[in-house]
This record gives sequence, C-alpha cells and structure tokens, in this order.
Amino acid sequence: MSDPKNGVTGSLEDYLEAILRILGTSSVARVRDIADNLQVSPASVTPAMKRLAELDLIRYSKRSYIELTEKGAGIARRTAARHRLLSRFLTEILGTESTQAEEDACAMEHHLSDSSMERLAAFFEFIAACPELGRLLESGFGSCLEGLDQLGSRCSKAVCPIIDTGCGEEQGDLSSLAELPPGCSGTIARIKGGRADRRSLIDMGFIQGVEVTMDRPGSDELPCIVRLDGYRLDIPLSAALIVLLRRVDVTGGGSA
Amino acid sequence: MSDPKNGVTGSLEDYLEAILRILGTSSVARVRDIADNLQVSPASVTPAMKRLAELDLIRYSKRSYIELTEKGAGIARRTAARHRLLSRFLTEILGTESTQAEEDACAMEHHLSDSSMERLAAFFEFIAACPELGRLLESGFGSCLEGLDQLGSRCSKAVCPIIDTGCGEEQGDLSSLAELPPGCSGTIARIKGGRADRRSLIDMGFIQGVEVTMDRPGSDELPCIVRLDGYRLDIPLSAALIVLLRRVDVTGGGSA
DNA sequence: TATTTCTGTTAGATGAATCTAACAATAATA
DNA sequence: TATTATTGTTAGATTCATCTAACAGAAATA
Repeated sequence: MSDPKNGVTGSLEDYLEAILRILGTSSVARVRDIADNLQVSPASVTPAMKRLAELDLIRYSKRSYIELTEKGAGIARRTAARHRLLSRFLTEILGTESTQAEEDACAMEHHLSDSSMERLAAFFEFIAACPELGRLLESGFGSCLEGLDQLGSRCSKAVCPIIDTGCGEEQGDLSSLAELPPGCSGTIARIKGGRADRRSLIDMGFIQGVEVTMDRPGSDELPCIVRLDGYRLDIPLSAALIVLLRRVDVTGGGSA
Repeated sequence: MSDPKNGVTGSLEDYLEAILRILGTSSVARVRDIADNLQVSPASVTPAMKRLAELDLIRYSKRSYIELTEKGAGIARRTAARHRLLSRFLTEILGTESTQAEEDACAMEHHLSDSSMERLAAFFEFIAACPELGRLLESGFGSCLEGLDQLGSRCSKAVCPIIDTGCGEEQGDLSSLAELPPGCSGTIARIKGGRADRRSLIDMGFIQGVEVTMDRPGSDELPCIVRLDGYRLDIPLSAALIVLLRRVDVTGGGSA
C-alpha cells in the first residue's frame, strides 16, 4: 500500500547511507559507528540491521561486522547521490548556508523521484557546460543572494533585479499590488523590500508567477483583501506596496 | 528534542494544507472532505483534528465544521507556498512530469527550510526578471530535457550540451574516464549516452562536479575500479567511456 | 585468571500515524 | 414519524522508529 520502495523506508535508507559513509573511511562498519554517525542509540541500530538483513541489503548476523550487499550498496549510493545533488543545489545555486543545506538535503533525499533526480543532475551538467549561464547565475543571482544574508540590507542595485529597485529592465511594465483596481488581476513579478517583509509575503504564497486578484483595495487603516489561488487574504497596504505585478486582464479602470 | 516545528509534524501540516485547499472552494471544511482530500480514512482525521485543536491551529469541537485559526492558516499557507515552489521548480525548471512533480513536492514540502524557501522564491524572481537567463534555460536546457523524455533518444545536438556529443564548446578539454591513467583524478563534466546508461551512472554518484580517481583502468573483460568520494566502485569499461572528465592533478602520464 | 570496560542485544515503553469494525448522531427520505 | 443513508467518533490493533534500562559477550587490563 503505502510501501514506497519495496519496504525500504527513509530511515532504512539513512542506515544504508551511513554504512556506506563509514566504509569510505574505516575498513569495517560496527553498530557503534552507525549509532554515532546517525546520532541514534545503539539499541535502535540492532533492529534496523535485522530488517536490512531480511531485505538482503546487508550481510549481518548477531555481533558481526556489517557489510553491504550489492543491492544495499546500490541503494546507499543512490541515496548519497540524491543527498549530494540536493545539497549542492541548495548551496551552489540557491546559496543556502551549508549547515542548513545539509539538514534540508538529509530530509528531502528520501523523497526525490528518480526522474527528478535525473533532471537535477542534467541541470548541473547544463550549467557547467554553458559558461554564459554560469556567469549569469553567479554574478547576477549569486551577488543578489549575498544581499539576502545581511538581514534587511540591499544588494548592489546594478546587478540584482530582486531586492529594492534593482536593474529591472522591464521596471516600467510593473505596478504595485496596492495600485491594482478592484476586480483586476496581475501576476506577481517580484517582491521588493527588506528580508522580513519579503519573507512574510512569500510565506503567504506571494511568489513570482502566481496570479493575484484585488477584491478590495486598502487604505492606511484598512487592509487590502486579495485572492491568491482562490484563497482570500488580508494584507496591510504597506505589504501590498512592495508586491510588483505584471498586469493581466485589464478589465476595470487604468491606474498609473 | 526531535520536535521540528513546535509539535507540528509533517502529517499535521498536510491536514492544515488540505483544510486551506478545501476552504478555497467550499465554504466549510468537514471531516469527510479532509479524508477524501488526503486519501485517508475518516477515522484518521478525527484524532488529527484533536491534536490541531490542542495546538490552537484550528477551531474544532466534536462534530463541528472545521476552521483555521490565524496561526493555523499561516502554517497552511506557508506549506502550500513551499509546495507550489517545489512543484514549479520541478516542472518549470527541471521539466519533471507534473504528476511526479506533485508527488515529489508533496513529500519534500515539509523539509524545505525557511531560508532555502526564501532563496528558491528569489530564484524564480531572478529568472523572470532576467530575460537572458529565461531564454537560455528554455531553449537550452528545456529542449535538451525533451530529449530525456523520449527514452534513449537524443535531443537536438545544436542546442543540448548534455546528451551525446552536444554543442559542448569546451568539448576539447574533456576526456573520457576510461582514458584516465591510474592514480589520476578528474572532475566529472557530464555523462554522455542514452538515458538508461546515464541514470545508472548518476545513481552510483557520477554527478557533474564530483571528483573521480582511477584505481585500475579496465579492459573489455575487466571492469575499471575508481574512487568516488572515497568509495571504491567497479564499473564496466563501457560505462567509463561515457563519463566525460575535466582532468585535474595530472601527475601520471598523459593520454590523448 | 579476575576484573573492568566497551560493545551489542534484548525487553519493554512511548509516540506518531495509520487502519478496520463497530457504534452514535445527524440528515434525508419515505 | 419511522426508516434509511450519511457522517463522525470511538475502540482496538498495527507498523515504524525511537528510547531507556538491564543484561550478555568480548577485549583490555590488572
């Protein structure tokens, strides 16, 4: 039923991955090493080894050293590869801090499908093979992200189209959500402003590409009411001001 | 201890998200709707509602309609935003098939940290704001990925640097892993060949940017032994032939 | 050899998330 | 109103993953 991978749960994948990691440096893997490696009590390791042995993924008998079977090593390597791929995407492309990236990757590695994994690997190859793209990401997005790290600070406007005014070649096309007349819709192009403001809007679902409709424009005292993905949301005018939209479906009046 | 988000587990996030989703179309959320929405038995919903109510994330009493509190709606929206972000990354950037992307996103949404999420949102804004990048991804990576879908087929060589010969402007710099002399290392640049071959190499950890060292070159009958991340691996010569490397640390002899 | 220490195992408990089957409350229909 | 769905709840079981505490086996040391 909810048996994802023939009985191999995320936790078991972690054990396999740990065994592979240990065998990379030590010549043998013992229960103790695995427990330390996964920050788990040795008492938790034994039953996991039993299950892995039943599934023919390790060779194990009471008190013996632990070895991976071919099948187990395959799963271990695949899991490790997923982990590395995700962690590299987070650090190298998105610029997530490495401790955090490890943690995210550790949790997500069990849920990335084969086909997405294959594509993510291709993505890295593509970036590496395409110097133009690499340059764009590094000089453009990369230096913009540095700005994200210094809380609330703004990054080099010349380079970063995201925070604050930015280079935005199509700045002219964009208007603030606050200016959207009632009944009209727009697609979110980007969120201006400091980190905290951005984050709280993103948390509410204000993400590039998503359509917003204005239900009731706000004032200084009255929050705007908008629809996002069909959900009604109240946001203060100050928040609406920093959401930049590309207008679609201009049925109502036209504003500046 | 291992309490990630103040008692709100991944499963509870799913329930909150489902409630938000239901309230987007229906005017009320009932146990039945939630059960249907999450493909879960109604008997599983009741205890979940109790826990959510205890945590002050929904308003609920026996047999009542279910409403989100402000706090609960916040978590629900954040989870939905993560979901959308991941699912869009998978479909729009990586080109994963949408059913699969949904599934992956559903599982990963509980594990993406705030900071990675923030950066992923910025990534979308950056791509949208940078027409050059958008074009590159779409015409280059995008059309290359189409090739991935037709099993084993090759995509337009003019445009795709990944599969087969590709445009590879720096083709000259690259040499096959099979040609790497013993003791020498290289960094993986890309994997040539059909989909199945690529996938099995990726599964073993052959991913762009990773360093490989040759332990023992192979022959038609004898597999190569290489080291990847410190792990020893045997691969058939035919597989080594399609791994393209950028050489580093040329201590040994020089090959063509 | 006897003792101590380290390592691994077992037993038993806990908590999360689910299920089925039986029951209760409500709503719809005859 | 009486009967029949439909909907929600409870009880009880299961599975997974973990823990602590107690014990057993092996190795190191006295």
